[in-house]
Amino acid sequence: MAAQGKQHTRTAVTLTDVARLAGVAPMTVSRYLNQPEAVREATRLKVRRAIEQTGYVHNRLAGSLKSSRTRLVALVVPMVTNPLFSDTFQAINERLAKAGYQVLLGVSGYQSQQEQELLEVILSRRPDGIILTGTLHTSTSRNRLRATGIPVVETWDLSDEPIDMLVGFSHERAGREVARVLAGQGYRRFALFAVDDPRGLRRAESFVETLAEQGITDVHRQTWQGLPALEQGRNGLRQLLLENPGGHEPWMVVCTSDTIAQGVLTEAAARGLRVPQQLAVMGFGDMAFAAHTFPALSTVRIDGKLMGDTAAALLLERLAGGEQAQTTVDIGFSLVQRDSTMDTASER
Amino acid sequence: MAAQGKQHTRTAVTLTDVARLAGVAPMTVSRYLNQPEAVREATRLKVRRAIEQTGYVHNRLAGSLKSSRTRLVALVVPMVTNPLFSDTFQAINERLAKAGYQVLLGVSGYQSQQEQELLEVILSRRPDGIILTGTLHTSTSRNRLRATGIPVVETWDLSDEPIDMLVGFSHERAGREVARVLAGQGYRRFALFAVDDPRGLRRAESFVETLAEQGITDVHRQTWQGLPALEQGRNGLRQLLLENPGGHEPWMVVCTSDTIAQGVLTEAAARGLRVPQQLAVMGFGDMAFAAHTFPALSTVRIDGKLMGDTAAALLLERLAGGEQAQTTVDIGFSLVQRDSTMDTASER
DNA sequence: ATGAAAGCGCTAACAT
DNA sequence: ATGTTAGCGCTTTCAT
Repeated sequence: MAAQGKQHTRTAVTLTDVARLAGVAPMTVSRYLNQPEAVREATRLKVRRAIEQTGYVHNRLAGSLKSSRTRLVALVVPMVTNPLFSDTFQAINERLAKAGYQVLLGVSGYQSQQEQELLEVILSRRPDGIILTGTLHTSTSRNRLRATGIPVVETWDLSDEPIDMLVGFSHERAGREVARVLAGQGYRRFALFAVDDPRGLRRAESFVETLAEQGITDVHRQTWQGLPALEQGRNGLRQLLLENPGGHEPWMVVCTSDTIAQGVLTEAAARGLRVPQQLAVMGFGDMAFAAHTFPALSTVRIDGKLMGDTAAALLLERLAGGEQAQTTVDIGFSLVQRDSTMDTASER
Repeated sequence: MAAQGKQHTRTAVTLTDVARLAGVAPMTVSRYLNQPEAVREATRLKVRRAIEQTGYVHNRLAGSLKSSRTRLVALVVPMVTNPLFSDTFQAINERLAKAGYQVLLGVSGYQSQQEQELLEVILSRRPDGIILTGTLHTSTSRNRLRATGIPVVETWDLSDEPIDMLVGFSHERAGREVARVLAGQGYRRFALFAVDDPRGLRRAESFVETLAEQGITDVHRQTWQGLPALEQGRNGLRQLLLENPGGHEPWMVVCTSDTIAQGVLTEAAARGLRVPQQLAVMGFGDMAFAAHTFPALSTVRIDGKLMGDTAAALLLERLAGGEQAQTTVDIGFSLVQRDSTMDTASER
């Protein structure tokens, strides 16, 4: 109800008004705002009083126009609702905010359709840097970014041709490692539950290929569209057991997301299946709940917070203008064996 | 590695350059960018070509300075990592993006300490509107916002003194309703698992008070700091049973978050407790997984997406300048009874 | 440590 | 439908 009629009173107060009231030049007020240590204490006091009296709000629009520094960093995520990226997102924002930067959000979705548009919108704000989740899809977009010369950090993936800086890990290697370890533990009957996000699918492909190299070619496979969900894991297991009623060999269900895996565990509990004896489950992400499911979920640990911290740090380093030791960081991953898989499947 | 040395080539190309190349006035290029339908098709073509040739990137900084419209909306959330708000967040961004606005992110944390600073930083960007999650804590902040006259939407709560627009529901009523219904179903032995977020605590208080009115005063209570987590629910139930070994009456565990409730269900499964016969559980939020836990989780449904859509719609309406039918919307909540509680507790 | 001059790149307002 | 003029509110640069 407030301000209802008021046509945005807006801050008619400008820096010049403050300067006049304080009896100094506008430039002095600007210095007070941007590098207060360059202003004498007595002057600072006068300016501070004038600002308080007038209720002045600094206008970075004008400053940025002149200085061509916006202190804005665009952060592009596929989807706000995917908790996999939350830690990275949070870490990036925290670190940037501490350094005096704000985050401009861009949601790209998993389609590359409106990607170009999103990019134009972002560039039109003249951010000092851009942090991408994953890799931009179209080469047009990538070239456009390169052409602008804006510092870019790609995250959550590796690439042979990074646009600029890069912090991630190899999805291929992750998929391979999971296959290698589980096959090595004696598992023979595999199911793969995946959602159709591009990186998850790459892990899945590399997982299946590696199994094939070990002579395991008959992998039961289910894929869903959209975000990973508990429901998918439940339905998936139901379907799996329906289609494969017999067999003594335990299933090893590998999921491209902890959330799906949690669903598999849930359905197993609902059916009274013993995990890992009758059914083993592997997730991906090591999200907060993974260590506390029943039984505790084996998974691939990705340090999302570290990834965010590193991405922000790389960008800030670049913006600070110093020499950069490295511009590509592989933060790796690690397999976490908990109780939903057995160290030695043959011991069952 | 790209752009490593290049001192931000930046887009030296300005609108004026484009205009010159296209053989039109700068204003015509501006029109092409902002209201293309006001430019003749033939002219549009010339301009489009010139833009492509030069690789021009529109600079909204300059435009915003002149027009005092930034097409920027600041969105303040307590924490990126709290999935409770994700749907709202996503819906807001989607709707605003569709209308040509971008989201500037502000993370307030749950402390009111740096709130004032965050607000100054936000205001210095001259957003056209601000969407807040919950209520700003300090009255200084609220007054400052009112004084600027910027359209503000508060979400996820109701208030007697909204700063401006408001979309939410009553946490007091939610807590009361849960107590009323569960007591009505015959439950007598209650536990309350909560995290210390301000709104959750208000639901909890009102829940406890209402139980007291019904003569139930002995509520087992546990509270945790930080974000809701599965682990809390598991530990909580363990602790509860440890401290209360005896009794035949089943526990009714009410949680301020679905995530905690999921933990309780998990611990129950791990202990072989029958839910809801020996132990009943109630969550909050109706997050995606709630309908698919085992057993399915009874909870309080909050339509986060609707809240986000409504908040964005109210703001856009205001920005469009039309008359507003209402500026306060109570989106309500609803109790969802699933299998983790019984319709009639006495039937157990 | 402070000030004066100039202009960043657009768009509002008015003219044609 | 298009053009002209003026200036948004700062900060850069150069002086003092």
